[in-house]
Amino acid sequence: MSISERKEREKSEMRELVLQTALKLFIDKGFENVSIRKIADAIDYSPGTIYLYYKDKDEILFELHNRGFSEFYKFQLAVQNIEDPIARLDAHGRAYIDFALSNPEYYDIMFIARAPAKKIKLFNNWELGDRTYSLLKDNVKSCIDAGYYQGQNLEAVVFALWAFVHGIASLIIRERMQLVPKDVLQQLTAGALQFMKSTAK
Amino acid sequence: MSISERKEREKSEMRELVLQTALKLFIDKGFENVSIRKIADAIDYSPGTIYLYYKDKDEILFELHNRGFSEFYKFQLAVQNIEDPIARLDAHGRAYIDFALSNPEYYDIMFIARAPAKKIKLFNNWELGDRTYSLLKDNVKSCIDAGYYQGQNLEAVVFALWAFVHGIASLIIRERMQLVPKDVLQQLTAGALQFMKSTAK
Amino acid sequence: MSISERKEREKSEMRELVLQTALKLFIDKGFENVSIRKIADAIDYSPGTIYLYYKDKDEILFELHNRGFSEFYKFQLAVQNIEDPIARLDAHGRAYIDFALSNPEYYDIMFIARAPAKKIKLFNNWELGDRTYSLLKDNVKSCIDAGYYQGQNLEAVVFALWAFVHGIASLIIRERMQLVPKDVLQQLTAGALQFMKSTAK
Amino acid sequence: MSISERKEREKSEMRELVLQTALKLFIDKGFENVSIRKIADAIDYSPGTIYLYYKDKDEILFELHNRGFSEFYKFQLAVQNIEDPIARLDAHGRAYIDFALSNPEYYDIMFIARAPAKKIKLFNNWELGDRTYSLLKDNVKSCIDAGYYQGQNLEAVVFALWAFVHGIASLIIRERMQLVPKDVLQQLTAGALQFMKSTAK
DNA sequence: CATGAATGAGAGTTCATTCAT
DNA sequence: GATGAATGAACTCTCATTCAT
Repeated sequence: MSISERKEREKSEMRELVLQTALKLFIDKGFENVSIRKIADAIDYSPGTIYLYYKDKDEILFELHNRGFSEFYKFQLAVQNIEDPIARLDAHGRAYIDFALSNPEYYDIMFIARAPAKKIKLFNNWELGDRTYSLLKDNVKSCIDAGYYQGQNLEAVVFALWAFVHGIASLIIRERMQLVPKDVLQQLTAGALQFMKSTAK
Repeated sequence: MSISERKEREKSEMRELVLQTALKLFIDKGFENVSIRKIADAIDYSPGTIYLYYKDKDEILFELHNRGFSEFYKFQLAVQNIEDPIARLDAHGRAYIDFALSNPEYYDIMFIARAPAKKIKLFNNWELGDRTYSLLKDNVKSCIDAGYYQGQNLEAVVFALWAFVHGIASLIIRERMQLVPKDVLQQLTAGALQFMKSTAK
Repeated sequence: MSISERKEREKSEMRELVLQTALKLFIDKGFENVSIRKIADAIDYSPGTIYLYYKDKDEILFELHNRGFSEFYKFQLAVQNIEDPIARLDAHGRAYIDFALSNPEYYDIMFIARAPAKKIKLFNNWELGDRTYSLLKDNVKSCIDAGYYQGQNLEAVVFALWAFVHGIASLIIRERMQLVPKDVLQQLTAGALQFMKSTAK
Repeated sequence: MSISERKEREKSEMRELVLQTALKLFIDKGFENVSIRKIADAIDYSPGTIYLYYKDKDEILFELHNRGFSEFYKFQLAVQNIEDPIARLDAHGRAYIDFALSNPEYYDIMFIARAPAKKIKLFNNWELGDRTYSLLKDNVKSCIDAGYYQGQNLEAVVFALWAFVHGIASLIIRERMQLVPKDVLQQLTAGALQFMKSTAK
């Protein structure tokens, strides 16, 4: 028993290693930089070995994608225990950007990179994205129930807020704010979030 | 003189031809579909010829990027003659998204794709982006001067609004709204823009 | 004794299992589809295990080849009890084609595929083929003894008849009669056999 | 003009070189031995270069296949001027086997190897095979018209004769007559042909 | 000015086989 | 006896780029 358990563990450790290596390559030079060969090289294995752990490249990308959503969800949950709806929604937005900027490679795969895996897979598992979307919707709803966002359409507000945080995250990750010094950028982001918060009422 | 002028013109016509062809390939099947060979094939020239007009692939991408900004700027100017600052700002936002969705390949290169050209070039020419940014800033400033966005920081609002429209555009272009039917998506976008407009005061 | 006997039996059962699995893969998707890995997968063993029972891939192919001849021989024997030599020879020909078309994978390995195993083995075991050849020769001889094929050389007739049925079988198996509808092909084959029978005298 | 002509010639010479090299590899170790890499290696070019002359591997195989039929047809025509129908048919059979044995690689691709190119192509061009088939049919018909093969069905005889010569050719090419000394084999073949000729009446 | 032949590197993937455990 | 991890070589094919002509 213990032997097979160890094997299992080793197997999943290897999968993890492949995954993390792919992620690292991704960070360095983006999507196109991730190749089976490079992953193999980076961990000193032969290309064929990768295929013992993943069916094909898509599967790696897809797992990365799922992993990202999973991490992301946990990250967002951490904020849900705040009582005041506005404070919670505000914290949610900050957490969103926080996650995106501390895990740019995940965020990129999840929300920016061109659909990596075959469509079918994407469709089947977009529920992962939905779960996240629902969280945001619930938070906005709580605000509306508490009297904020009066006269606004729920779906429209949710989409607007998502677009807003995604816009910030993706502009930064894809380096369109390069020329703005880091600290200024932080202030700018904080200011924008602050502004957004103020629009609740 | 006249001869060298003609030469110049021919040269720039050829550059243009290459550019438009690249764009067409881009639109048809996405970024990865653009290869020197395919461009050459499409215009019945040999691959080598491309290099007489462009130093390398990056340069083509970079010029496409500039061209995009140029078109974009013109597009945005069309809206600047609206008198009422709020109406103007609103129209500006709509125009932004309108441009992005009708020229997704330009928008992608400009604001989403990983920096195509070497950093140096980017630095030199990011003024193109600045010009656009200034336009938005002016419009927001007009609104503030007219008594809207009271108590808000100019830069923060500008960044927020930009992030907002960019968020919408990039979520759609990179197909993260795939599962939402087209007409519903249009309503959603309109609703979000409407909401954003309402936050001006 | 009994223990080693059991071991023997188990060993030969496993060899059998591997063989049948190879055959199945063969039938399903043709020659190129047979790989050690796929055989192993299909019977839930690891690739390494196969090598405990067969030295290499060639050996599997070679045994398949032998097995084919063995089956083939039995098949042909079934016809030998027909009294009339011409009727027997005719039935022999039909049986030949019948076997080939109902066991195309065997037939292919036996008579069409490029020598699978090292030549040495082939030499040693071509007696299997000889046994089959003798059967045919005996039948033709009986016909000659009975007054048919007058003035013909025995060996020449035997070779001609073999070539004839092999020609039919291999044209069909290797899909050179693809464009002929199945039922037409059957009539054609029957007609050709009929013609061949008529040449006995 | 002369320049472009020379280029043309060089291009077609290179195509020819690739083709002949493929053919050579084919002879040595059969179908599976033909790879783009090996062709390239053999003529001291890089693999990519092959693709300047042929779209893909299928195209090479397909051209080989066509070339074979073309040569084959010419070969068979050489025999058509014989007046006497029986003599002509007999010569036809000899020519068939002669071609097969002097061009085993062509014959293999044409009539033995598993369909190399995509089915569609095969279908479109099987007319090449038909042309050959018609030739044989005409010859048999002439014999029948001259009073031979009385009471026989034309199609059946044609198929039988084709199967017969193909059987001889393919047994030899795929080395099922290995153990028979060359000269004995030649006598055997001659004998079989002689027998076949004698069956015309 | 333009060609087009050629390359070398790299992509994803599959395979027969080995070997320490 | 069996495993399964790993390899190295092979596969087809595409690409940006160079350079003699």
